[in-house]
Amino acid sequence: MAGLSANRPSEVVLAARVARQFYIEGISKVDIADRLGISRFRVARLLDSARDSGMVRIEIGLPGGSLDAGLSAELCSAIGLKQAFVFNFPDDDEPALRRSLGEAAGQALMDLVTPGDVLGMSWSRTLSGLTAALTRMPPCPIVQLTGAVPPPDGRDLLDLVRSVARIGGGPAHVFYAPMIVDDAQTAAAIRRQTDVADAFALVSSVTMAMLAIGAWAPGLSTIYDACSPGERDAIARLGVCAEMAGVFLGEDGRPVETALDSRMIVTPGSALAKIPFVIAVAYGVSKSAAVHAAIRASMIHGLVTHTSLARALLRLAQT
Amino acid sequence: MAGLSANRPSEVVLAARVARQFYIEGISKVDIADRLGISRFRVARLLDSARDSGMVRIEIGLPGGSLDAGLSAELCSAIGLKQAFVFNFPDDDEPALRRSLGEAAGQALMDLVTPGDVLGMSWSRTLSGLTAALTRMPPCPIVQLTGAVPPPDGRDLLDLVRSVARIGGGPAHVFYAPMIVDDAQTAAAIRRQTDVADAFALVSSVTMAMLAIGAWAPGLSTIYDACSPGERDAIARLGVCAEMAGVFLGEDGRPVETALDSRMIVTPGSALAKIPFVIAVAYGVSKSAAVHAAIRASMIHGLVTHTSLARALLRLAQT
DNA sequence: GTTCCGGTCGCTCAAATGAGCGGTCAGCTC
DNA sequence: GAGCTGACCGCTCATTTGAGCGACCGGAAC
Repeated sequence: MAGLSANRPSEVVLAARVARQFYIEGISKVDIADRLGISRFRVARLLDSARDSGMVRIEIGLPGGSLDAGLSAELCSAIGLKQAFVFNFPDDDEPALRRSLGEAAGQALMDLVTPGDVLGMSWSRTLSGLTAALTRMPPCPIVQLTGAVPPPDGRDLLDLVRSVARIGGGPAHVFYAPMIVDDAQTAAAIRRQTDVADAFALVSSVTMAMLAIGAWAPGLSTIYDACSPGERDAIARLGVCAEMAGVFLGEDGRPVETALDSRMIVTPGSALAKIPFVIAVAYGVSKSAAVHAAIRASMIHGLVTHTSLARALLRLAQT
Repeated sequence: MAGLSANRPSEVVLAARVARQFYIEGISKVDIADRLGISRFRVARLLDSARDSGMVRIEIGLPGGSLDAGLSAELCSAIGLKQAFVFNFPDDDEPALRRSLGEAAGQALMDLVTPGDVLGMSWSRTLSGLTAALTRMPPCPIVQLTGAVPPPDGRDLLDLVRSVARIGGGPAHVFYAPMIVDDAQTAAAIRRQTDVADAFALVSSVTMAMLAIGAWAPGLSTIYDACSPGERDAIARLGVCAEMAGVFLGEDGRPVETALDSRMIVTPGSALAKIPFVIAVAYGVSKSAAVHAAIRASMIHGLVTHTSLARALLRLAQT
């Protein structure tokens, strides 16, 4: 424990003067020492004690716009994320939040993707708005990672993949198949279709994927909502807490095999886990456990989210 | 102007991560560069831009107690003060403020005085409470700088000088004389008295003085209140704006000679100006111009005051 | 295509800084 | 007074950091 111990007023004020000159006016310790007539070591020790005593408060703040860079950085530090983008969008208006986060995901994608990448994509209501702010893309190949689910507004995964590819000018590898079918045989037959097999063959070369994370609860996962009550329970009993591009994740974040797998047209969990850089979009505090699990298992490497989910993740990370 | 110009989200977040690790976690730039896989120069540039863009906010705060170290340091920087002690005492209760500032002045004195010093003292209502918190003093000689004015509560300058001397165990050089007499002949005769002459002879060896600053207005100066209306106006017409141990200061802070001088038993302004370290006590926004003048002219080197006067001084210094 | 230009990057070298050490001194015990 | 203790100070030396410079890269003008 350094001190400021004597608690002499002049000592305290001197520490404040040193801190002010060093941190705010940007003067070097040597110069401060010279102009105050003390040794540079004393300057350094005064600075130490000023920081230890909490006299100097340093905050990493929101610089502008809605990106909370400080919180993003904190999330990167606290959890093992390579990239985090936390936006301070309000929680109360869900459609607006979804739209904003979709655009934010587009920004993030533009920002992170490089000409050499091969991009994998999945669908979610949030991601369907991704192209709104996507103005520039390198001509990467874009690969559809899962079968499609019929969206309420008509903009489906194929539209998304083709839109992104059109912006960049790269090839779009799409196929026509549903995400879930009624029996395993049909699913197997579909997987053997040329365009489906071609797309899945490309998955191993995908370097970056953009997808959404769902929680295994009503309204928090497209697949959950599409399942029968019996299937929902069966999967929940396996300890599934998250769902990501049709892959189920357990409490520990690792992919879990389920009875549904054979009836789904999706990139297998094992293949998904090998993608070098997976960016996930998620919102809502109720998804915090799901997102946390995926991060812990290194299933995702980047995250686009909003303030309250980010804070919930930090709380989870503290324990 | 550095930038963060690209405004790419990942750039901004990266800057925030770097800032976080450097400022909050205290990691060296080299280490940050290593773990983020970038060059240390990039780290330095990101930090620069983070600071320039206002993303990193550094504040020098109140560490505890009532001493506002940050404001004190700011005052030192903004004006040419060697020492400033700003306390956040409330303005509304004047007697309490006076008592608190008196004790604060005692603290400051204890803090600044060294065994080799010779201490000069003047009187004010604030300073009469100085001994309340004065627990320790080196055995310095204490010299009375002015004649006495009769205080309402009976604790006069001689009491003050003797109290301070008693605490330290040093000699007290006091004399019995009023501050103002009716004619110049009497004043001259008093100045010739042995004990008065002895004390004034010591002034040139005084190394530190503690006194109060008054403004030339009703209720803001003991002397003003003791003058006749005619004298008040005559002195005001000379451009006097401050009064300090019976010495009148002009708008520029330099001592001003007045008709009253020959009738006063005080240390002359020229002698006062030669004291190496003068600590002044003052409170009240209405004294800001007076204090500012004294500081600008280097008539005082230390200041004990409260928040609102300090802020008023900073406003004056900005122009 | 070529050329230019603004911006970014990483290098070198000198200055600034931190870790750790022994010296000094005030206060305390005996 | 002698000796101890702990706090504080300023030194040396290794590391970190900043200033300035040329290289390089992508886009715009020709």
